[in-house]
Amino acid sequence: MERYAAAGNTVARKSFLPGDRLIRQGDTISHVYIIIDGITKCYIAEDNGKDYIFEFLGKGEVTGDLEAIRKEKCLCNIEALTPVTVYAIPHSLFSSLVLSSPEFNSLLIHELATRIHQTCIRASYQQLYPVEYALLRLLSLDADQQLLIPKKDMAAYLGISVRSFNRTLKELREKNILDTEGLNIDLTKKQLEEILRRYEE
Amino acid sequence: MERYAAAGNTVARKSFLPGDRLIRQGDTISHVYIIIDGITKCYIAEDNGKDYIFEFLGKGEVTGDLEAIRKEKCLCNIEALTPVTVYAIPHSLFSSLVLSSPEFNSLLIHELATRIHQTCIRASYQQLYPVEYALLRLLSLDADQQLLIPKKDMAAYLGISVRSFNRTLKELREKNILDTEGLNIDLTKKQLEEILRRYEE
DNA sequence: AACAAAACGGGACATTTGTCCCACACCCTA
DNA sequence: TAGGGTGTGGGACAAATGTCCCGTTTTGTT
Repeated sequence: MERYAAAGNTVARKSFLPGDRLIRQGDTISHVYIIIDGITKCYIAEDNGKDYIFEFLGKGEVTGDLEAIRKEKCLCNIEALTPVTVYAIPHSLFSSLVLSSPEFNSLLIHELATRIHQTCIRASYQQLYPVEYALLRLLSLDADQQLLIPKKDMAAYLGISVRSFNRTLKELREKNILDTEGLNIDLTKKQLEEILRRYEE
Repeated sequence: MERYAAAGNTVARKSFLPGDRLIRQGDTISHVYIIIDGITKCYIAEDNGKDYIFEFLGKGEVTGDLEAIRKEKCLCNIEALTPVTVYAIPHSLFSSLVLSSPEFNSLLIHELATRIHQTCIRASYQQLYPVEYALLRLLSLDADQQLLIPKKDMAAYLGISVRSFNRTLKELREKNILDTEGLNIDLTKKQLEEILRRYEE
């Protein structure tokens, strides 16, 4: 990517500490970010004081692209949960890549389509299945990251209160689905699939 | 668009009656649709028998594009609520337009970005505000279309049962926010905004 | 080590939402 | 005109979730 630097559009590397915000909801930004390392949470803060977390972004994932495309204020906050390093790509460079590079263009379109796909699937099952189901799906995603994500954030991801989150954990432990301590699923993959299937009545 | 027909990729016009499905979840399709007229509902049917409606698509809106991009099975069902006519664009034509026409390419990217934006905003407020709030936002969207959308579909859009939907309507009527008969909001725009603001405490 | 701040866990109660059920109105079609 | 299907409206109760609150544990800082 260095060759683009000659145009005056340099790709910078930036670092953030846990709690820092890469992007603030409502701000106008001038860069698209690609995460080199670390975990961030992407969330909307509603006026009633509650947060809704869309996704946890990690290595290789992109953010700020919607704003570059729509030239609007930031839709959501991006906050570092762990130390994070990113590439910061100026909008001007991003735009010229979209126009001049068919590969980049195609990558972008696929990335957007995939995000719609995933957002739709999640919105659907979070509305139509009990919390327990959504929680199990979250916990089965990535055991490593869970240690790094505070419970209040997991609850915000599920759209529920921390109290409900704890309550559900307790119930799952009583059913011997979860580890007594920690958040590990105490089942094989097949057993888990069987349990998830059961919610379909 | 006629000039593209010469390539053997013809844009056909199709019609559907209420209840017909333009697209079936899980099917493999070969066309992208643009709605010329009519109203459709776009929904996922979960294995537990419940439906989640993402959006009601009307005149000028596009569907089937995700599947054309991702080359996967259909994410959701598209069903006609009123008589519907569409243009059916073969995937081959769609792809070549994306590659060869910068205008078309840009339109597509913006359309995808806007859909993500809207999906995120809706998922957030549906999770974080009471049903009453989401219901008011739905009703304030388009008074004309509401007459054509059955209540079970409005409930599915809000992710709640018909019982809850009716209950909430009743409460809004008792608060003199809704029309005694029908689903009309009995307020000026400013009054409505004031009411919505109140949910922010 | 000492303290403050934040995260965690859960009891008690209120509120919201779903489920089950029945009744009525409307629209078809035989 | 009778009967079935579907949409509508709501009562009664059960289940899920939120709010408020308090005590404990962990973490980070001086």
